[in-house]
Amino acid sequence: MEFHQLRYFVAVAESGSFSKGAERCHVAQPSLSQQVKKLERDLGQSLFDRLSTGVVLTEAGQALLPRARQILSAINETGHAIRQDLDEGSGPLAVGAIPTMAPYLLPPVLDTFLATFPACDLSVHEDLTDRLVEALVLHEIDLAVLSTPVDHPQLEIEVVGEEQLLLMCREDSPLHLLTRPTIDELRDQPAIVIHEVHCLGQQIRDFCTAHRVATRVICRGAQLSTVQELVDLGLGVSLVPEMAARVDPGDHIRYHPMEAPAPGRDIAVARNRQRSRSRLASAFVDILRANLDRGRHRFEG
Amino acid sequence: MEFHQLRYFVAVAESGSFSKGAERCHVAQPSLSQQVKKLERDLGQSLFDRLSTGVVLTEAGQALLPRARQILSAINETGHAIRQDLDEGSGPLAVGAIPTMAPYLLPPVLDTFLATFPACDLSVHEDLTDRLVEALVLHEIDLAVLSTPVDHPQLEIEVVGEEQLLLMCREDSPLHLLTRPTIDELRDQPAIVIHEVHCLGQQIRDFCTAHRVATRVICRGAQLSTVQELVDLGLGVSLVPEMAARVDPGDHIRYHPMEAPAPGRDIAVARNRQRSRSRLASAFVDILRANLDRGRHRFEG
DNA sequence: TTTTCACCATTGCCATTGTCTATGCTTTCT
DNA sequence: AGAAAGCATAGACAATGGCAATGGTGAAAA
Repeated sequence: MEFHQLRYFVAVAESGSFSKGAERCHVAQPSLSQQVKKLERDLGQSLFDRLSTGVVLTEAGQALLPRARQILSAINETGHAIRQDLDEGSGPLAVGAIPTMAPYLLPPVLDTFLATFPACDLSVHEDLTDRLVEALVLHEIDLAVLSTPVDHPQLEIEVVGEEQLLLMCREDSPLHLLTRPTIDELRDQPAIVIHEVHCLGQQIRDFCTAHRVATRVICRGAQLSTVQELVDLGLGVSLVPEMAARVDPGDHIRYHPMEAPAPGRDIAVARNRQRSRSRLASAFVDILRANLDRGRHRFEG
Repeated sequence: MEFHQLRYFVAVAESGSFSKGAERCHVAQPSLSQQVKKLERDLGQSLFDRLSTGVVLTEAGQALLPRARQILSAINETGHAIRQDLDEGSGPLAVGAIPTMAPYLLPPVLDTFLATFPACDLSVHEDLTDRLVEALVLHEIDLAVLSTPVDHPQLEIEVVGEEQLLLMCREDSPLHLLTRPTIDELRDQPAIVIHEVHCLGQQIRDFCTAHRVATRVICRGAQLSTVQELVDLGLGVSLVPEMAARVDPGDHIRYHPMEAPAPGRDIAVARNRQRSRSRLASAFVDILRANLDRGRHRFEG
């Protein structure tokens, strides 16, 4: 069964004649005779009674007519429908994010995004950098929000923002009066750091190594909220990203920006270099960047 | 957009590769490359991102995929759907009948028919013979229930039964004691006859003419029920078809079969000779004939 | 009745198009 | 670096849809 056969069939049925149907289809009459005959052979059913005055649908023809119309209109609508789907952003979008960013960065972004693209089938995948990279390579996710460095030949990394790491300490810590502490002043402080499976943990370690600061790690947290709770309890001090700094941490907790050379991290988006730019993914990144530019993640100490 | 292009597109999308899709479609890989490319040009949208490891749907491809699947399944189902429609007798059937038969003959037939083919879109057209003939020629109705003679080159007449015309009179008529009156005894009786626009009126007139009986027509009714009401009121006697004889006419009314040569009429079905036998129409005629054979229209005086 | 007309089917030819094999290019894996 | 896998391209060929011409068959017109 072919599309033009259905077209011809409908034209003949609606005009009641092969000749008039041919005229409507802008082809010669024998074409319709041949194609309708093929269709009839294909279906094993006669579709028209050929009379000398014209043609009349058989029962099988009457059964086919509405279905043929439906198929043809579905085909004719397809182009528009696809464009409309693209315009209204329906379709799936899978976003990845690392655990030390997801809970702080994503909520306002997702909010705006879903308000803009209510038809989008959005999914969020929170995972460690390595897993996100793998998922990007396997096309399981469309983009990932993470930090540098990420090095994979298939991936394209775009740094969309940056932030400092803040010294977090209690008021009873000897550091709490230093409004801009230096890295050297952290030496030998009881440190609470996030586990190095997180890139943030690696970044902190590397920063300390680079500045020859041996930290006295007394606790390792698997997630930032735990780290902050431990600082809160007075077990030690920590370096936490601006975006994670609590707006209302209570009276006895302080977040201090550090004196240069200050630790920090990039906020980046990773995409598979080989895949074409999806409108949804681009819009997501735009919203993310707008949020960052507006400083929504900044700590206002 | 062509049918096989959609097939190829779906095959590639589902197998994630042009090569595997070609295998599934039992064609060589370049065919899919070309046809998918045509489809992309036709839609003005790229459908796949070609990677070295395989292909991934673009947003447009993701939008097209479900629609393509739907169209393909609609096409694949079409053959079965038509056969099923034919089997369950869905579809339209337009039946015509003359006014002197319709109200007496059709009710039980329609009852059985609709019970057998609940999906059928049945319509009934009650009209005079001439109009029914015209409607058959114009394919406005599929069959007509009427009486002979009908002579039209395009029509095929099938006599499916016959019936007598009964003498209907009151007990105070001089005829009421004759259990089998002869035609001669009707001479000069005050006669109530149905109008000759009805074939029944013509048949009665012709019968009387053939037997040289001059009737004294005192009333002409436009429909049988009126004729019977007038007889009921004692204005005269009449000849009415068996099927119209009332089962419970009241104490003072009698229906008498007549002595040979007795008047009668055929019960016939007319169809357009050129149209193929529709299953529904044939079933309708079968049910009609079964009802007649069972004598449902007979007068049990 | 005969003629003419309208309509659909058939035939043979042509242009288009879908498919194939062979090949090239790129990326990935060994 | 070489092999392998995957898609694109090119050229040849075959299948197919379309067309013009023609034939056959009823129906309207002369």
